[in-house]
Amino acid sequence: MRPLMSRYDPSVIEPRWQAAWEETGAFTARRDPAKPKYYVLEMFPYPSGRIHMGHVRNYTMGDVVARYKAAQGFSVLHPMGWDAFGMPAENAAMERGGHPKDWTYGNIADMKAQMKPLGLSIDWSRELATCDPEYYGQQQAMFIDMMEAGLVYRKAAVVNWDPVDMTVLANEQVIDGKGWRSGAPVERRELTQWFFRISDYSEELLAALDGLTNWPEKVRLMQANWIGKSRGLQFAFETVGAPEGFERLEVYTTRPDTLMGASFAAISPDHPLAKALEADPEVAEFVALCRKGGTSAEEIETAEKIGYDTGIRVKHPLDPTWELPVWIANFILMDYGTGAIFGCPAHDQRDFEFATKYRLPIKAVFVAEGAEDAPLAEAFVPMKSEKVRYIRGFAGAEVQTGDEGVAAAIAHAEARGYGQGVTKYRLRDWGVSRQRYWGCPIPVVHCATCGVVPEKKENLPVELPYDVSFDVPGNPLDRHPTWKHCACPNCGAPARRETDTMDTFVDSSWYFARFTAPRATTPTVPEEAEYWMNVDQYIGGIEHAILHLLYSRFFARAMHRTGHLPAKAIEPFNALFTQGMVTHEIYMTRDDQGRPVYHLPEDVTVFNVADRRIVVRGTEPPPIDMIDDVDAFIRALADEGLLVEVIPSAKMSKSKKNVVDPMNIIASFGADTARWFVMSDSPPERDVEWTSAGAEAAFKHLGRVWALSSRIGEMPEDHKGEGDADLAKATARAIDEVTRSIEGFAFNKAIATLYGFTNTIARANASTPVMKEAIRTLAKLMSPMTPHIAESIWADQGGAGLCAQAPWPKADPALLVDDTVTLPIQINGKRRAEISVPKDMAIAEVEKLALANEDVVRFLAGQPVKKIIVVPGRIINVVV
RNA sequence: GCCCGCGUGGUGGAAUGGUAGACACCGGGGACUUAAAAUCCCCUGGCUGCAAGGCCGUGCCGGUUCGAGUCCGGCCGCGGGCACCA
Repeated sequence: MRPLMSRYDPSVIEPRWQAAWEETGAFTARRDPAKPKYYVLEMFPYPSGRIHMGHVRNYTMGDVVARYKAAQGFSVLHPMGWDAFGMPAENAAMERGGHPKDWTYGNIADMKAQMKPLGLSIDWSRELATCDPEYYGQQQAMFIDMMEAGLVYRKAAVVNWDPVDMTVLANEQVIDGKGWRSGAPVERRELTQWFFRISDYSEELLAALDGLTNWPEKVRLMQANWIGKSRGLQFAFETVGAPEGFERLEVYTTRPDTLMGASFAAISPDHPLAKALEADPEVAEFVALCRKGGTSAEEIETAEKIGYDTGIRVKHPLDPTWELPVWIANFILMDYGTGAIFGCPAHDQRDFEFATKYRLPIKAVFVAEGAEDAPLAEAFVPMKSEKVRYIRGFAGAEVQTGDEGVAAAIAHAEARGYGQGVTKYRLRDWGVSRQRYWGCPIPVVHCATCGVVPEKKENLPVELPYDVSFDVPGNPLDRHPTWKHCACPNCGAPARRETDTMDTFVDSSWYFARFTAPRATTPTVPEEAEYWMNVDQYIGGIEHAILHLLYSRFFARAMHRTGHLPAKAIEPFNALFTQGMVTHEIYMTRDDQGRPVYHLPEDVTVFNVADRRIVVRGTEPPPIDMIDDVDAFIRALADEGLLVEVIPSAKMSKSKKNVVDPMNIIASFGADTARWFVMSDSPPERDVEWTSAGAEAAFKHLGRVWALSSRIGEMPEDHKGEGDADLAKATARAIDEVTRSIEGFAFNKAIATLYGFTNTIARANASTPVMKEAIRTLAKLMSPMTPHIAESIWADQGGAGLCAQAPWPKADPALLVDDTVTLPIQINGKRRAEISVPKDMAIAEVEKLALANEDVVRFLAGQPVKKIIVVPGRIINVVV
């Protein structure tokens, strides 16, 4: 018996099909030697407790790929886990009490419960959380292996120090140079910290970017710039009047060709020479001033440029009688180059501003070709590939490019022996120490006799103690009464455990490898890693373009070196896709002190009056009849404090309250609607703006598909129509276009095609079997995006087995070719007419037809044709 | 400040250097209905014209090209990252 026509009710069908998939174990990943494997991974979430639309979009994209690849016959691995260590858990403990562990595992349970109804094809048996001792114990084992491989060391590095709370702050916790809780001005302070030697791999990480052809070009560019390879000159100034031991001052410059424009030398406030001079209270005061504020590059580089003339002078290497003053300047970074520079104000904007402020000379070294030496209003910084005329050059031709000038200057320095060409990288070693509780403990022990000793592997994991408190600032591990006291793994004497934990980027730098053997008692298992690695498709936010991805690339190399990954996995992500964000406009009012107050979308009402879009607080619009003066009406709303300011769309964030809860959408419309909407409209790499109208439209469309399927289900078996050939052709074309769109990550185009195909079926007059074939094909093509409704239609229309396990349809190539094409005819580049011609008509024939076209004749009005361009199958352009 | 993107109708967007605006949302008109909702059909970049049509139009200015949303240079605006947010 045929099912009666029923309403589309996702709340009935979605749980039913989810249960069916679970019963058959449809998504459990299995090593199957008979099939090619495909590993698709979305960046795992931080367990905040609530999923948001960005998650829905991210996981739906991965799910579309996973379901599509499974249908193409691949053995698919599609796992999910939790990036579960990090500050928010400690912040929650401080603000609301409770324990980070309980908070985190509670959030994981909540979030998993919210993800399940999305119907994702995830192998949940491989679930892991980075805060599981099972996970971080293996991370500690690798840390020890990396220590033994010489990839780990300790050195002093600066941190944000809150002098009131006596604690280290994250950059995020420094607001306008002040601690977020204490409000005290933050200082930069040095601390001994643990580092990974990522800079040993600078050249390799840079060179290997070329091989990542399935990564977005912009990500590779950002990483290349981050690694920052530069060729320059390193040389030493001879100093005059410097303290003992500072007879020479090493500087590094990428523009040695501008040496004759030098007007000062400058050193970082953290330079050893600056430290040596700190005995002078004036210098100490200046350096202390420089250390105010946080450690972030943004803060340092946007700070006002200040300098202090030390009175020390250096001799110019090309003219020993020429002396330059040595300044301490806050914009010189100790981490880059030698922490000392020479300033050439004419050709560097920062130096220019500095020289202007402190009245230092500004002398041009080169001018634009054809220009004369003249006072500068700003630094002249042409591209190095551009030719310029050197007026104070000392090496190479008078007219040459900047690149040539630099090379000539290096050659000059090397020939005369005053300096040498060196290659430097901007990439710094990776500081992994965090003075916090909720992270992976660094598995080392400090012993009075043996020094710093790794913990024995059989003592791993070094587990976090549960009995900690967050009522005072600082590291709870450090003030725990017993935890840090232990025996030295080497000599057995009483010793002290390291209380620093690891940066959470370490956790996320190898989880993709752990998914291949998530329960193993070693970090990885060779056969599993060999079969499943690499990740074939990695999907995540562009915000991770640099750090997470670069650290993961380094870690994969380190894991290979320590025997935890095969050589083929040193670039762990074969293809990367960076999805855009889900955005929403922001609704804001201000409190009596003028501070912004944000409102959730569900707490405001949007309406239109006389083409003006107005947003007010509350769930009801105010009475709007009889409004003569819209401006007066808006003023009145503002006076009552009802008017809400609309700030343009931005990434959904809790602090701005511009968030839409996916659970509300699923409750109202079902998961398929949410999935369909986030995949439609916007290209996946771009931001998508969430609108309630868009979600309703998606729901309506699924309802139409449902109704269409019901109608076809009721057609008599022997119904004959005239449109069989047309519908078969449309079906083939839909298969072809959807397949190519999914392969190219153009999900929005796949969906546009499916809209069109649905309309075509609805209007078709074809025989019953052809209609059924079309609607079954529609279901299968929709199934990666909307798997539940697809299963229902598949079952109703006689599809075999589960739609989720059915093979992807193939288009009959014969049905994809058209015999005739329509060619637009342009005259001087403007479209004026069109003709329809057989597909393979000879160009000469096409030209003849085009020139004979009556519209063309009319437009030409007898003018002679200079040229005619025929792009076969594309366009005709007549030039007069 | 530095690095990287993006900018197309009222809105989201489509367009291997080759017919700008596919597909959708909103809006308008109509059908059905006692009525409304739902559903279905049609129209919908701007200006102009009775119409056929014409002119303009992809943030702004300039360039390359038979032809530019697309390539190049300069600007403006918005967003991401900047090493302890994840």
